[in-house]
Amino acid sequence: MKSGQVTIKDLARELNISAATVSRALKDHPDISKSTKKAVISLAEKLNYQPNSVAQSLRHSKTNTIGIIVPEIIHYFFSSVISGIEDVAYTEGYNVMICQSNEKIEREIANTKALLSNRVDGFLVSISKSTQNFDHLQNILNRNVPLVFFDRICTNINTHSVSVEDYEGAYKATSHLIEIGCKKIAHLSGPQNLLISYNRQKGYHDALIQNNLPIQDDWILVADSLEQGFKSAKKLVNLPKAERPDAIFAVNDITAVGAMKALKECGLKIPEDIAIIGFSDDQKLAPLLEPPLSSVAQPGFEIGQEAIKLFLKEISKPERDGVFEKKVLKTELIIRESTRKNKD
Amino acid sequence: MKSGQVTIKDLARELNISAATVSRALKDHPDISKSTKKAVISLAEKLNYQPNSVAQSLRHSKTNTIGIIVPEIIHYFFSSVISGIEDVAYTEGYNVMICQSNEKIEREIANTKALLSNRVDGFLVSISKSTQNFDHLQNILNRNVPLVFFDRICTNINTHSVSVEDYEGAYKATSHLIEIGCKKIAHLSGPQNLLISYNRQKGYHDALIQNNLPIQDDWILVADSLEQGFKSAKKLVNLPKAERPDAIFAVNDITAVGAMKALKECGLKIPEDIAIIGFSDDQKLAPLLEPPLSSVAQPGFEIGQEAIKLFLKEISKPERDGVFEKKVLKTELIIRESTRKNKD
DNA sequence: AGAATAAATGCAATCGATTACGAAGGGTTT
DNA sequence: AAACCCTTCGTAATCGATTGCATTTATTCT
Repeated sequence: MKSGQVTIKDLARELNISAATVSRALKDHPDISKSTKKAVISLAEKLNYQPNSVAQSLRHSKTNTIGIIVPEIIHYFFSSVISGIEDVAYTEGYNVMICQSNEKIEREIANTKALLSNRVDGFLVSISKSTQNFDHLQNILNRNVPLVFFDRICTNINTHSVSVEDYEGAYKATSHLIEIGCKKIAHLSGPQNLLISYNRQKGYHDALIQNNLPIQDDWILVADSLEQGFKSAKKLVNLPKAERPDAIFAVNDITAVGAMKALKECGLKIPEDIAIIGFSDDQKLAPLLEPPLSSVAQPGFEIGQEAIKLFLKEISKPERDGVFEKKVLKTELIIRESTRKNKD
Repeated sequence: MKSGQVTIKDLARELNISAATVSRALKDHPDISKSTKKAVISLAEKLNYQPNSVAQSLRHSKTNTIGIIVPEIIHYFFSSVISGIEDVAYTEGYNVMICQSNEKIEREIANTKALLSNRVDGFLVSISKSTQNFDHLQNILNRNVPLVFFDRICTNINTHSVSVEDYEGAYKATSHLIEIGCKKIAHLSGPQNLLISYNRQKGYHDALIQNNLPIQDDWILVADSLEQGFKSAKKLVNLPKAERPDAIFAVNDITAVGAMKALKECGLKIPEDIAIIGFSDDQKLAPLLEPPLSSVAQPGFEIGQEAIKLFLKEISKPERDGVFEKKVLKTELIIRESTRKNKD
């Protein structure tokens, strides 16, 4: 009691029985008599006894804690995923330790080390933009700790993953732009080392090819922030009239917002002059813009749920068998005013 | 090594020395010879030894983990706060366990229990809307565990807190509306049991009184979501012409957005017909709206930093002395188009 | 009654790291 | 040579909970 927290020993001393008996009484072990159980339980309640999870974790080599590493919580998408994870974790009796890499690999490495040290039972990770070396992640698996990637998965490492149909989503978005009559479609692409960027760009690319539309290198710009979206859109607008795109497919919503801002500033009308579509469908943003932004919805909450479910399934196996599941969730094209031309 | 994790015993066995010596060698204890230290450290590096924090926590009765309870991570404000906490936690060698109450007291109680069981070194809490009983929070203090409230603080419990000048912020916002010529100012208020709602409403109230403007009961509606903001604004618009407000001060940005949506739908111009201002200044929202929304900025990141700093200061005390600090941070009036009338 | 069985509880080791205390070995002092 | 010291390391207890095994006591059987 000195530290303010009641222990099993305190209960034992008070009742003049051994700690072992208290432990067994608390978990309703059949060896213990009813009267003893009653006494123990009532004293435990009286003193508001809370078992020390740290000791239990040590004893069982199981912490009931999951480590999460995300680039930044602040993004709607990642906090949705975290909510999804927490939702399942809560009902399954798990706690979560959340770390942010802030898009820096050094921080990601430090986070990995800290979580390993804390003996989390598993990792749910979305890698940072700057993660090009994967030793720290491989290290997790080498220690026999389950690892599930979500969204920004890492193909160099063979493990579970949950992602969305980035290629198909991008293909749908681009096709949609084509259907509403756009012929000169630009793409604001994400960090080139991320698979999601690659896939989205490929979906865009293939949709154009399939529709016999031109691929033009200066219509493909790397931009994945509001500021970069703004700058890139300015560049696009300043192209010679004939080369100016009539639509933009942005790798995510915030980049689309930056582009929209630039377009408006240039006096261009959305979608009449230039249509625009994003990716992710940030619920707290896309529908509230002027005009409301079309986007490809990613089920963030569900991604989180699936990720932790894969983890739970993995630890329920008698041993690591090296069989990994790669879940790919569907995206949904959300059409709003930013791609709704009058003629439709 | 069976579990995949190297322990101090593994190192000891390999080097034919005792675990105690390994432990001391790793922490550069003066009793250990240079040669032994070298051998231990090199083997530790070779086997990629990571100390088991669980064991260390048990030994030292200190987990180096902080428990955070927030209503919902998904809100920009709370994720900012969490980022601020994490920022300091990271440099100070702390990990964070984040729990969401989802605005439900039952969940908040369960979170408290789980974090106590995990023996977190301290709590940083922002209470839920439905928290009217505070036993679970008092219980934290009874166990001698430091507790810091932030934003949604709880006056029934005497402990550290970090909040912002809600009253002053609301007063400034309302005064600003008056300055731009509004005379019939409505208020969309938050949950009545939260202090922040009360203070914001009081700031609004006092600003009106001070300027000899009428307080009208049907101009004060409880609403703190997009949907409720929408509905409430509709009600305001449908008031008899003479009673229709010419400005709205909303308890937060998302409510303001709902109201804006309603106003636009009714064909009213912002700010010409009705000016509107929010609270919090959600960076990912307010500046991107049409028109950009004026708001009272709350420094979320800084709130987080201050909260954890109060915790760190508390645990650096030789013992709990019952002296508590109540930090109140400044807000800043951010004026954008939604309250910028032409005549100005 | 003596033996066998069942019921209830305690002992001691364990998880991994730490640390007070003690001990061995080499060297120095008087 | 006896007494002492310093360096270096090991022993054992500890943190709190758990659990295989042993022990005690009560009960039943033959």
